[in-house]
Amino acid sequence: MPTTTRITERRDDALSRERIVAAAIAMLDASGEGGLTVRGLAATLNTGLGALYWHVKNKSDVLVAATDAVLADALATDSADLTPEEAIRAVALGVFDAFDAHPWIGVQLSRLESQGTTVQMLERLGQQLRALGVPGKLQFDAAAALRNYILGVAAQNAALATSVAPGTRRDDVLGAMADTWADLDPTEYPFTHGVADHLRNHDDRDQFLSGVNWLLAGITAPH
Amino acid sequence: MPTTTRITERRDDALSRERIVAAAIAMLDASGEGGLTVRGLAATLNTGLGALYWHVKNKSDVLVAATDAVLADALATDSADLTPEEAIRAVALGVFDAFDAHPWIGVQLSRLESQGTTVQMLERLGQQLRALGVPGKLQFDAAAALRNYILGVAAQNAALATSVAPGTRRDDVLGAMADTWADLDPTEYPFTHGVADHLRNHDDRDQFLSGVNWLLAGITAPH
DNA sequence: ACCTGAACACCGTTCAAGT
DNA sequence: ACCTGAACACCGTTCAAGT
Repeated sequence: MPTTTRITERRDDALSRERIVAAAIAMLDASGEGGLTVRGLAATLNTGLGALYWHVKNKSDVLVAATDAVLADALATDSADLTPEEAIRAVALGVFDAFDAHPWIGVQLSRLESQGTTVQMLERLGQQLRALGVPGKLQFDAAAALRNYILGVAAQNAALATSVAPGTRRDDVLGAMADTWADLDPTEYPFTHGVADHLRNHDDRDQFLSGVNWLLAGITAPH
Repeated sequence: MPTTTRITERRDDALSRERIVAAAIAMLDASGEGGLTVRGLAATLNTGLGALYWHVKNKSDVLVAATDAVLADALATDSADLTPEEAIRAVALGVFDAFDAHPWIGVQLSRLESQGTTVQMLERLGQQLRALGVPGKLQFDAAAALRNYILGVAAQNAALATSVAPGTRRDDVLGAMADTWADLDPTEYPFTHGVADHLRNHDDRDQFLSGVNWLLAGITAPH
């Protein structure tokens, strides 16, 4: 029963927690982890410093909310008509792509206070492992292994993007790293030296998926 | 042929890059990521701000050096008389334990500029995978999967330690989280709700090792 | 209830000046 | 060559004061 009072009406540009978080995500995407400052946020939103603190607890609060929003979005896919394996791969790739688009999440997840959205991920994975017939006692370990692998790879991958000047092409970064690997002493680093070319030509997404598949193979293998 | 000149003699307490990094590690261990400030470092070392910048490029330089030192230490184990599988597990557990002792590494590795020590880890893993007879084309993907899983889990694990007030007992953190999981709606979160007790009683190290073993099983399985 | 902006207590880094 | 400490340009957060 909505009553038409002035109080419930809102100007489109009224400051709100949602608008602050949305602006923060835009700033983080544009200029990375160090690009988000409270002052910059206030300037973008055409408001004062104190106004932000009325809607939001502190900067960390904004960061957690931004991370949750992006991750929740990545997990919001329908997996109704997929096999359990396909559904697990869909979750994994969803998170992987989200990290690719928002590299700043990586650092954030390594210090997440509210385990909020990662629980949703664990839930999705666990349900599919049940559907796969993984024995009860192993379900938790298996879901944790998958979740950790996914978050780990994604974070690792984001490190690459964050550690270089924003705007650097990913291929250039990998190319430079491959050069370094190729220059390593073949006696001391036979393996790394040997795979330098693979690094130059490999597909991150495919390599990521290989790990997921190996985990699934190990988990579902008779023991 | 050492000549006895005054120049090569050094007082034990002379400032040096090594002493700065060592002091930084001690501060990070004691009070976490936010506990390291350049001013605090100068105070601990009884010196001025500028003196530090003579030996060290900047704060990030110190952080990277500290991370490299700890990780190198964790990898400095002899694996001569181990099977390839055992050697891989040894590397994995070494890193896991290093993260446990120095939780601040987690955040650090998610933004590592110099891939320095992680290359050593990849090398160790890759050599063992060769010894296992993993086909050449898969060696790189397999080594990367193991490395990413290890770094990922360790980072994830460190997040737990970092996100709470330093000094909080790990069991208390897990207990509180288990309570949260148990309180989740069983209809919406059947899996997570159901494994709350497992979270309370599980062994992190064992669970970590399960993932390593599943990956190894998947990698070495005929395909 | 919501917003402003000055003020506070910190940062990392630089640099002229010392020895 | 190595060290000092004041100074600079930033931070995040608070808070009296406004509407």
